[in-house]
Amino acid sequence: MTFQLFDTATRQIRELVPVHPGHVGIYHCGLTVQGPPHIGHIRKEVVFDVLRRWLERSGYEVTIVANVTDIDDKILSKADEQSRPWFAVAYENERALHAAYEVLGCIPPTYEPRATGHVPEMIEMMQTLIERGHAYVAEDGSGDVYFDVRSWPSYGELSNQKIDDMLPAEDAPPEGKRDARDFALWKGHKDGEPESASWPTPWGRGRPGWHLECSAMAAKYLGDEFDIHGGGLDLRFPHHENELAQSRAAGQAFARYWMHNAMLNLSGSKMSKSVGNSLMVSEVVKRVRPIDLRYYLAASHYRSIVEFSEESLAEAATAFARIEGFVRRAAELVGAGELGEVPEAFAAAMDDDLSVPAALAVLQAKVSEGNTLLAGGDTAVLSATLAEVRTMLDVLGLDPLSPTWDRGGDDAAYAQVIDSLVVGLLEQRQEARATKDFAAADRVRDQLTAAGIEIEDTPQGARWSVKGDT
RNA sequence: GGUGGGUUGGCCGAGAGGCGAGGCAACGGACUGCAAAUCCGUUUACACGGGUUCAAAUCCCGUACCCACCUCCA
Repeated sequence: MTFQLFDTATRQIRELVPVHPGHVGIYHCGLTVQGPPHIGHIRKEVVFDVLRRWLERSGYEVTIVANVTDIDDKILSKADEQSRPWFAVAYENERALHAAYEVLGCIPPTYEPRATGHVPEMIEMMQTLIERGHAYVAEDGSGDVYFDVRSWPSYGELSNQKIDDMLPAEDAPPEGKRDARDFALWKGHKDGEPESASWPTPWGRGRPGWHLECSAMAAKYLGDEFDIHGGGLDLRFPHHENELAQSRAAGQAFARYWMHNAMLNLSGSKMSKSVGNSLMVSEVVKRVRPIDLRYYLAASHYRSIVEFSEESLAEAATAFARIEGFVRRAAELVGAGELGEVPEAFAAAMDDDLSVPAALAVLQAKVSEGNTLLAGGDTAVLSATLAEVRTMLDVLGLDPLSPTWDRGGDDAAYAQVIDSLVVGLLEQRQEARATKDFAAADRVRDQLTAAGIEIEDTPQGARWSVKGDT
């Protein structure tokens, strides 16, 4: 079984043939840390986290690089508004990003390089591009360095566009550009910008352009040729097109496959800070369990637009509750056990361009089987079923028994206290039921229900859980 | 103007020429003291108009609407 993925560059499903057998190198564009991450940003993290987990389970060693763009126009203007250093804004939001990874159970990237830490690599790359005649220093004395798109015949190959069909950028005056579509590799220092936001180059002080940093860092950590370059679909053009042009023009083979996740929409348009329809991860996890949010984000195919709604999020939580309910009940009965193998149909679905919806159908069917076994089947078979279900969930980063989801601290302590109280009440209820005093039994149940506790009668006796928390 | 993608049952969401994906909700049944949970069953959908084919949700042509990108964006 080999992994197939949809390659945006060729617009077809292709078998993954890594540069180095047994190893997969992935670069995906992280965040420009001008604000905390919203759930659209984290959708991308979940998508690549699932990719990573699946490739690792398939036996590959995976190196993941996700950059942090810690300098750009918006970071500078936000810092200016708040009268803080630009790096204070950048670090604060980088920490918010890490908190979001953690709360949603995303394994951190192998390397997470910051743009400002790779200026020498960028200068070297610009020198190469200038020598080869693909880049030039602006003639207006601004200190900008531009890529010459007319010098690179295949420019537009990734987004399937012809240079002459593109609308030239309207926002900025042509300044020192030879062609309006030329893009900045490096931005010369401007009056009014803090001195700390500029670095010396042979062409004067300035700061990194967005596109160049990714090319430089991908090559540094993954080599001149690597396997998968990913990111949100909105980055295909211009960002990824430009990266591709630069790196190839500098003589590198660059990425073999391009993988783009679709956007998460809210009220019909892409969730983004500029539209003002962002739901921050930190806010959403206050009212939704993180594992439910992850299920919601992971359950759709990564190339499908997700139209966010509270209703579908709630529905996802209900669907996941059935899965989680099985795992917990089974684990109470036969023990958590070890992870094992994944059913073949599940593997086939995942190998088919990460078809999570089809994989989930396999998982749901296993849960049904498991629930039937729970009602009085062979415990050895039940253990095996539980192992399969948990292994599938682990691939999706959704194993409820994983320590990832332990909230620890006070919660754990309170849980013990509550457990002893509830168990005491359940014993009273059981005594009442034994003497057929159902009115008394129901009073206990109503009391617990009113307190937000759900009771489930199983062949092994009553078990309880906090409502909405399984 | 250019480049991609989409429109599937009450809802969410897969599929990409012939077998009713799956989930949620609803209803019926089993189980239960009654419930809940669970299991079983029921509900035949593919924007519209043409065409190709023995056979179309799936391929082709046209129409409408939606999204993304061409400007900072995951």
